[in-house]
Amino acid sequence: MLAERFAIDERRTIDPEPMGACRDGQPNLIGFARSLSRDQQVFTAGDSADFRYKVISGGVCAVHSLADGRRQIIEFNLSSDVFGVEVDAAHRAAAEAICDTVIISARRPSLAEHQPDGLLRHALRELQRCQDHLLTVGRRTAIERVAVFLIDQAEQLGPHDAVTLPMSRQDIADYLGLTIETVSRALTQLQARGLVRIDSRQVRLLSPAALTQLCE
Amino acid sequence: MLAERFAIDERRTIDPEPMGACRDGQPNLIGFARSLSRDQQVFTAGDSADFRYKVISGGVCAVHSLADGRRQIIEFNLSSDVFGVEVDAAHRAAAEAICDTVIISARRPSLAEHQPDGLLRHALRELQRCQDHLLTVGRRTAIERVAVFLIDQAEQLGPHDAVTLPMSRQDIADYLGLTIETVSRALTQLQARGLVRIDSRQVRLLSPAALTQLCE
DNA sequence: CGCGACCTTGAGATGGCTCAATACCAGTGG
DNA sequence: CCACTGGTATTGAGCCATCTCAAGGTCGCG
Repeated sequence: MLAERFAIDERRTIDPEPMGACRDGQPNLIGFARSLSRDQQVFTAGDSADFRYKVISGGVCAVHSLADGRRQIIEFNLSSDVFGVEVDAAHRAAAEAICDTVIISARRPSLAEHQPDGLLRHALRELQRCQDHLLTVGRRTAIERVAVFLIDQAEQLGPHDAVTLPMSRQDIADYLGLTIETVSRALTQLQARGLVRIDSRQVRLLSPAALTQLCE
Repeated sequence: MLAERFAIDERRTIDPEPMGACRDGQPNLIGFARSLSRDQQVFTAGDSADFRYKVISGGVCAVHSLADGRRQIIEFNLSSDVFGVEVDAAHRAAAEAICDTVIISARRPSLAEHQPDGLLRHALRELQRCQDHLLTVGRRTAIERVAVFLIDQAEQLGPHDAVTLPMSRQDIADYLGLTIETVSRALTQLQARGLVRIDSRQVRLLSPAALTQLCE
């Protein structure tokens, strides 16, 4: 609670070092860099959506939560991902760093109004991911959820058969709609079956085919 | 299986009666009308996304499914909703009628390329709904899921305290990530608590406030 | 060395699932 | 008018995957 408040206030003190745009798939952004430590918030639900952001290093997650503290992580945004795009004037989810992270922020209209198609693609792709994730959370077992998660991460982050996960077990649990204990057990079980090798946050996929098959 | 094949072939025999566009919030569409009976498919995952659709009456749902038949309904599209918009060339979900339904279909480029902003808004709004739904499926209990569902439906369909649900219990279950039995039990329990009155598909919200509070 | 953050493991509790029976209702045919 | 049928919904009883609670392990850091 206190930590959150602090983070919100902190948001106003933006590191004034200007930074150029990057040249990768995602929309370009020119703005100010800001570094965050683990769990620090970029914004909360309800904050006005004047800015859009891009991850430079580390990662950020979008979180929806219920009054009693149950959390659902909607998506992870890793290096070069753009986040914080909204239809309305306010953010609907909180965004917080999953590890030490650097982002750049830009005032709303400076991004991609000159390439509206890019924004549309961005939104539709995010929609795709959300829909796929809905199937996972709604209909897959714990083991299956963890398996798809590992495959996704490996695809996105690594040389396809090895990843270093940037997020904690708790974050994985909140993303997959499970508890931290169930995630842990699923990981050990996947390892016991010889499908992966886990060393804390280092994951090696020993049998990507079998892993994929697990997810149908 | 056979029914599905039939539905797919059927798709080519489009009722040739031309139909004008509608004048409501959603993007306009001019195309051919087609009527569907319950469970009939408009398209399957993998079909080429040459057309976009709009619901005239009845309703349609988007379905993702696993190889073993587990189904997750991603969204319901009711009167005047547009569906079938894709980034890529192919549909990623199946679309099927939840009851007797009439839709109109239009070739891809004829919709809203002249109002790209409309399409973006449409996508972002769908994304919002999907994200909210993810929280529901990932973190709420069965009763809570059914409660939010009823509230949503009432908001969308009725004079806010009474609805006639257009979809079956099975569809509700597949939407909420539950079984049909659990949905049924949750409904009876909500009724036992005096929050709603259920008469098959007719639902009256007796205490919308308490119902809302249940969802935090 | 000791502390705190994070993760794993175990044992028991439980919400939701499975399987099975019954109820309900519309349509159909005798 | 009733019996039969098929689709849909409700209810019950037992089971199991996941959660909860609790203990212990690991690792980095002061």
